[in-house]
Amino acid sequence: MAEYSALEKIRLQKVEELRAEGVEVYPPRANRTHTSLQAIAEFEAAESEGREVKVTMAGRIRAARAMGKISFAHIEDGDGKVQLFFRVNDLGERVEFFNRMIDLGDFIQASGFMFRTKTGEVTLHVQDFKLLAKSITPLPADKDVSQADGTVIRYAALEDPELRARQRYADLAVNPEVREVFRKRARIVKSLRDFLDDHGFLEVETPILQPLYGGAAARPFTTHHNELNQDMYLRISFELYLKRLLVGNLERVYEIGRDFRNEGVSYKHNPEFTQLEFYWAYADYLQVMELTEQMVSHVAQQVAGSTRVRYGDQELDFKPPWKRLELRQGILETSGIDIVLHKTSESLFEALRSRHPDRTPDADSTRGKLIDFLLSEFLEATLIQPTFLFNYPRDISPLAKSMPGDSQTVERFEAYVAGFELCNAFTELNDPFDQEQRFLEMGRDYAADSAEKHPLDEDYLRAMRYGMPPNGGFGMGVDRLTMLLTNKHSIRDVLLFPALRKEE
RNA sequence: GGGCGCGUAGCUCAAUGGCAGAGCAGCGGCCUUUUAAGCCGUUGGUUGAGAGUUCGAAUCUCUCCGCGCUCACCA
Repeated sequence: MAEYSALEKIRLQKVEELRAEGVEVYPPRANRTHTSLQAIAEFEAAESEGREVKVTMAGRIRAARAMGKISFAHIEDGDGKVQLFFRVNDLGERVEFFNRMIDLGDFIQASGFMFRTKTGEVTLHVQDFKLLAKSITPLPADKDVSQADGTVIRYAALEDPELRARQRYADLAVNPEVREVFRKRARIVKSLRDFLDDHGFLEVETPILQPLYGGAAARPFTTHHNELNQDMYLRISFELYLKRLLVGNLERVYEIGRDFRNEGVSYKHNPEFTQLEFYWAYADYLQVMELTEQMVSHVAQQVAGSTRVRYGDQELDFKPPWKRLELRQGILETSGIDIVLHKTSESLFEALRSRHPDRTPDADSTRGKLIDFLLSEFLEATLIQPTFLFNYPRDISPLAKSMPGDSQTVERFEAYVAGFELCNAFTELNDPFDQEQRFLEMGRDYAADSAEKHPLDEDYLRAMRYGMPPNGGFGMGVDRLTMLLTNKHSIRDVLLFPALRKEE
């Protein structure tokens, strides 16, 4: 049972008094006629004609100023804030009732006519009001005041990141800009859907709960189905199911949904995150590259109104074409090491150790892992403007197709923006013999570490043996795209309820 | 998981070994166009939890809990 604070006890007392007076504390219905925005707009249109605008509005009390025989308050609704004006002349003892019984955070409904105060603020002259819902726990912010010119001055705000994330409802209630982030996030997702729908892609849903996991390099969450008496996994990617659909002659498919990875948490990682993947039959990674820059710039244009967006102290420009940089070239420029001169892991490791003795990876890394190390250690942070890195080592890309004439390199790209990976795509491997070989190599390379050991998906190979068209595939972290377009530097700021330790 | 840092009133923060404070919110007054309204008065604390050092601990030490940053992990 909740223990009430002193402030809450005062409000509980008010609830009792209200009930004793016959006031419904949580009535079932409101009957609002106007939002704050509608009321203000209608008044401004009618003002010159001297026409009266009568409205009923509803919202949450965000400020109150009692001045004896009159009172002012601001209520906030989904559209914004509006000032209320109460006067004893009109309301008699109801003004005293308002001052005594209505607290910050309460929801009320107020009816009356719109007017403009001496200081110019469009205000509701209240002729009647009623409580819609009592707030017991005070909202964790004190002052947040709209000026007549529309600017908002904040004198204190809910800032504690833990509280904000744990009690997102309170964060949303007192920090309007947080609501705006999530409105933007919804527009981003809608914009991605619109774009893909317009390009002939079919939105599908594939299993989240899977008997086997695959399609990415990650440890899964494990659960158990009682009736089937078998372990199940939460998916770590959509890839293997979506590509089965290409076997089924669905030529362009995409899914937007949740992935789960049982790994560390950081400013760019949450254990569950929203992924967009699409697969496009008869396309290759270069076509996917073009579609990617079109799609992301389209979303930026739709959501931010421009392909240019502010990110911290940078300005990012998503306008196509994005810079294209071969992975080999990028690594050479930033680390001084040319990976094509080092065909074996031993040779590459030696090159790294002699040139950068202070930044040495594990000695038993594969060549691909060393290249990945070079990328993340030297190159990644330099990639601020949207950049496609392309042509990746085969052994860290087990689902991508090798380049003609270079069996150690695959047709793969990743886009980097603001120093982190935004998306990952390749010409998909559709050769069942090569795929089986890759799975077996993977088993060999990673069997030593049981945590990273991946199961062999026989059904996926069976699907592929029916014949899979050549295709290009794509995956992007929607949370990360949202970070870029909302100028947030932590994934937690774009997740309504980020993963947190259980509260004791 | 490692390293570093933080945790004080509802919120934002002071107090660095010597009486736990301020602003706002709250509560009681005055106040008929305010905009952080103003003025007068006032309540509110297991200083994250526990142990230790000390005459004396918010402050120093240790353990635990939570969060943040960072590193590692992330075919």
